[in-house]
Amino acid sequence: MNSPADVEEPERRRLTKPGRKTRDRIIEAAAELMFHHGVGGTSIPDIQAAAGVSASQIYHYFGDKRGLVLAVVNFQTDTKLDQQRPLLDKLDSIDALRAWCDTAADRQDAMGCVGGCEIGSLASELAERDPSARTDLSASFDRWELPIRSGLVRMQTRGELSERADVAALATALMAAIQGGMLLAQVRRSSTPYRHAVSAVIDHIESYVVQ
Amino acid sequence: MNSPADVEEPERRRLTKPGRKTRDRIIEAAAELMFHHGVGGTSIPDIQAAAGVSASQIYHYFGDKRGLVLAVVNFQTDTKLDQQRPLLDKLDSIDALRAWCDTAADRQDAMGCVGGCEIGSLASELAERDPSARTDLSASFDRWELPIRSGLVRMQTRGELSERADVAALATALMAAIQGGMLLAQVRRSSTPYRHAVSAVIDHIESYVVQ
DNA sequence: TCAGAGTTGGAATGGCAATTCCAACTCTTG
DNA sequence: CAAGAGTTGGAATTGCCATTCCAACTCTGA
Repeated sequence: MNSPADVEEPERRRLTKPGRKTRDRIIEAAAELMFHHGVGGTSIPDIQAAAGVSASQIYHYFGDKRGLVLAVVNFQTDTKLDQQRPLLDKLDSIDALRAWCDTAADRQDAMGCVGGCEIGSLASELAERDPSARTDLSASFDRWELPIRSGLVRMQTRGELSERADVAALATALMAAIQGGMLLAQVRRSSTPYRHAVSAVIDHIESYVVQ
Repeated sequence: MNSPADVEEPERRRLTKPGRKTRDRIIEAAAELMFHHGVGGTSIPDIQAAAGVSASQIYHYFGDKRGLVLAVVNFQTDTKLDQQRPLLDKLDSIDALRAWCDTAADRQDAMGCVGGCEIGSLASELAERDPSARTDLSASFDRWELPIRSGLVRMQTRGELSERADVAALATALMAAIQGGMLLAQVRRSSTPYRHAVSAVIDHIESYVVQ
């Protein structure tokens, strides 16, 4: 329903083993370069060099740069959700929320707060440039926000969170705090803004906890 | 101390009246285009056409595209602070904070949630592309965040806010909520995420209000 | 008023990016 | 073990972009 990747499934049957490998290598190299230099700052020749492929291979697998960018958007979303997966499915306590956000903060510190959020950076750059990218990124944020909301719903169902809490709104607020916090952290080269931002929202969520 | 514009002051003496007018026209046209299409999506020829100037004029006044981008960053910061000025200097009550954030939300709705935040978009696109732009944008966020913090400080000084409140952290959290909320609003083409985000943080600030 | 600084037009340059093309090659499948 | 589909290399094409150049023009201050 909200997984455009499924639409491409049929086509994937037409890829041979080495073809699939090449395709993946291109996406990974493009994602890495675009994360560090932005979509506009990453040229096809750059990607060719990084992935060790020829131009024809990129155009063979993705049609044009736009197609590649779309693939990168979905790759980054899948990657981010996968790497957060163990924690992401258990966000049904205040401690779990704090631990999850702390992990991201520590990762930021580890890389000197360079680059910001993979999804957020793509969103900001592509939102007004490519309508289909915007749509995909909207779906990406939905996929990312869903586990947060689900965790809060579970807390509420168990009676740990007040009935008065609008859990959907709170999940969105936390996602916004994460995005805004990461942007400020990137610009200021310090994870402190991110920590303050998520901390404020989680504290607020905690205020709905039923003793 | 934190106003790099002052460094250029001496040079401005060398501008004649029509020169200053041309320079301003270029910055305004560039700011408008870069807001809608991003820095990378705005070419010098685009700016020439929009401002009605020749290439030599742009290079005469800004040296190169990087210089123009820097000027746009500072122009957008000044513009945003100016247009929020009446409210910005009176953010010393919960109601004032809510009213201020609501104004921004209404403005977003008015333009269909297109474009996001002028400063935030530039920050995301330039943070890893141009070190001096990153520095300037960091200063921009500082300038923007300061009135928020000052308002909270005044509330705390008056005894309206608990001594336990870390007002600097709260001001940063609100700025992050604004940025993240605007990004989500831009991607989702709805001001709801922004409203939820700022509402959560202001509610949290309100929890420090002394009865 | 007039000299010199400041301003402007617009063509020219050089480079690089996106994309195309096609021949040669390799894998899968019957 | 052949087709035939899928894959690859790399040169060629096209177009746009950032930037330069310089001659002509206009403003300002003495």
